[in-house]
Amino acid sequence: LIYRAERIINWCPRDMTAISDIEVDHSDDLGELISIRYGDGDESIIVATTRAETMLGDTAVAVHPDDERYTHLVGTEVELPLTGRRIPIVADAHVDPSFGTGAVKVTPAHDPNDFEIGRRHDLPVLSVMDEHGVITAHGPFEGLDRFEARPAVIAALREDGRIVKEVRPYVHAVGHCSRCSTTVEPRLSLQWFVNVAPLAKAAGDAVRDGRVRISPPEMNARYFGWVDDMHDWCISRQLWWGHRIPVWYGPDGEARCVGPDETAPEGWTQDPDVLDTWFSSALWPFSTLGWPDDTADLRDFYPTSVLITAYDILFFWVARMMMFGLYANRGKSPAEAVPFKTIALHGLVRDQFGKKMSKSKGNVVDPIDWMERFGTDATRFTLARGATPGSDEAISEDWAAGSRNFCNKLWNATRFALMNGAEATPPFGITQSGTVGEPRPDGDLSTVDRWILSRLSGVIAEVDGLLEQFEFGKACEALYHFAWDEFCDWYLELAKVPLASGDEATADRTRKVFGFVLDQMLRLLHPVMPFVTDELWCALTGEDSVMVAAWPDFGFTDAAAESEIGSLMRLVTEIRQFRSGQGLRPGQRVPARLAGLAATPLGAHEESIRALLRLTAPEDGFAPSASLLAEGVTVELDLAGTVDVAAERKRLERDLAAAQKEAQSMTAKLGNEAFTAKAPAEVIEKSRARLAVAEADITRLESRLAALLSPGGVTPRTPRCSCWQS
RNA sequence: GGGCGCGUAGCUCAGUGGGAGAGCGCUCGCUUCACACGCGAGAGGUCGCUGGUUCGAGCCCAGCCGUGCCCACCA
Repeated sequence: LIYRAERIINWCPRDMTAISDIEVDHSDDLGELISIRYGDGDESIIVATTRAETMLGDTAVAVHPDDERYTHLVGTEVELPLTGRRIPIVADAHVDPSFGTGAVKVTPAHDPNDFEIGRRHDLPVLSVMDEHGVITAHGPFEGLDRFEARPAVIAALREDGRIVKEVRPYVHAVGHCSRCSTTVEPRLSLQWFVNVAPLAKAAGDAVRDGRVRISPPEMNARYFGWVDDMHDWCISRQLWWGHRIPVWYGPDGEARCVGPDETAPEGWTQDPDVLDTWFSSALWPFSTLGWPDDTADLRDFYPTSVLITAYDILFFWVARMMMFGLYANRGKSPAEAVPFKTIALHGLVRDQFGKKMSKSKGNVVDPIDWMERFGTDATRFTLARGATPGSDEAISEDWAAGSRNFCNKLWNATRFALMNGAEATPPFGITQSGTVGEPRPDGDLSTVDRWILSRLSGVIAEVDGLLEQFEFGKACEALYHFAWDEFCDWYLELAKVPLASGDEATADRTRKVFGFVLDQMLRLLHPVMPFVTDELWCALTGEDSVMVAAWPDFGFTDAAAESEIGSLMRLVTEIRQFRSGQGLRPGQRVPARLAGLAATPLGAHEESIRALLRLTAPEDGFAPSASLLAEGVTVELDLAGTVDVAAERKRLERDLAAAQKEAQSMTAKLGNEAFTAKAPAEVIEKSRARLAVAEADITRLESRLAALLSPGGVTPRTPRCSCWQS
């Protein structure tokens, strides 16, 4: 599998080392394309080059075999300027006859394609540059750096006015060392290679036959594109750090690979090169577990379950771990020889310009900086929240600030819980592990309790499913929404009523439900914000660490409770919209009568509704100046005889327009015979239901608008500020 | 040149055939007894363009434009 060969490799003259193809960064650089006449008169041929100095090492000129312009010259020789050497003109299919003059100079020692042409035509390989990029060809150029030699060669060629035909600016791809940006120099070299064909085949098959799953599956194509067309891998590196190549050379130059349990023969010397860093990295899945010894760790933990990494490293690292893992563990069963069972690929974090962040480019966000400014959990949560399988994420400080605010929100919600004596012991009917136990009498838990427990159960199932698919961003979003909008904005406010009720049994039950839901929620959030959840959970429960707490496994669905609280939310929102439109201060108490409430499912929630809306009981002299119908409840408000009619009209007209648009859309749809004939029954039914809701809204809103104008409806009030009128 | 994506609100992005969404930003009102790193109410989008399939398209198909990444080549 390992062999040593002469190859043209990418060489970095600054680092003095070979670099692999994938470590070369190509950029379009401005250079000069120089056309040079080789030979004289009818026998001459013009070639073009951007690297004039390499002509010192030319050993042929090549043309395409079918190129009739040059058929008569193939097999003849021309004189190479400056050197006086005579070089042959050969025919090779690699040459593109449409580029330039269709004739190309051949420098086998300094260009990979030319090296191949040289092999095919048995050309001499003439190296004219050393490992420092300094010209070694005898003559006036010897000792010049490659970049000094280029103009020097051109100047020398110009001394004979017939040789240089043209010099023009030319933008072309130039390889640079990915570490130091030095222009790469193709160089003839003797290096060690891995014959990857059998290894790559095995690595591809493991994914093809399903032993290893790649997530998301769209990345399969990327993986196969690599392993199915892999060229041999140059593993020699001329660096100080790294695993040394375990090859020793004898006095006659013979090479032997010496294993870990062997000793090199006396007098032999070890190859000074080290292995490519990815060779060493490819050993990671098993060398960390004690391989090649048959250790307990190796037996227990190989293969690992999931490898999580970014897709850009699929080739560098993942494919190589696959190749080496399968090879080193080839004695095991096929299913056990793979290094991991699932490869979960996430995207790259990008900078504000959409560019991939990298250490060498320096365009990175320093996580320490964010940790200091926004907090460690906020930094982690921001990254987790943006993680979509296989897709890149742009990060911004605004998101980090939002995550910090979320941490703070959790902190304050827990503070409220502790202030109110929330207990993390599960409420009646729920076992310690968090699973619902025996069915319990409805009377034990209020609708609000059952609603938040049902929602908790729902979010647990949702998060479980999303984590299973490595949808970290969506899992974070679900938790964020549950924690902030449902738990803090609605449940916490609703819990204030029973907590302050003075009824110890009611308050106690609420403390338990509150504590239980918060406990479970903190466990769910722990993977994505570990520190703050641990702090809060320990304060809440008195336990040592949430890290060893069981992952929530709580199943409880109560559709009736969810529907009932949904109705409550709509009612409260409707009245809030009215209050806001009327310019009432949030804290301002308004006497109100909730007519017909008792007849609706919301009858039990009067105290909560009044608390959420700052509505006081009607007293003597109660004179409603506005009445609103929502969720079957007529809310009559005493605004001291004043109502901002214009504001209310605007609000009602806005809602009416929306309802009319909805009704119109549904009517048109249901009137379309093609729709009713072909659409599924449930879609048609849904449209009918939407139409009914819209029509009811229209009736309600129209009567409200009419009432605005009638004497018995509302009384216009004087604008609070009349300056603008004058 | 080959391959894979992406184009949805001011910004960053969810949304794989049937009611256009989130966070931030913006507007208005509020220090309401967990939290102003907050609360409540709002404004804002012919879903890149053009065709096609379908009763119905942000979503499926074709072409085009823009944009990003990977691979190869650039004498």
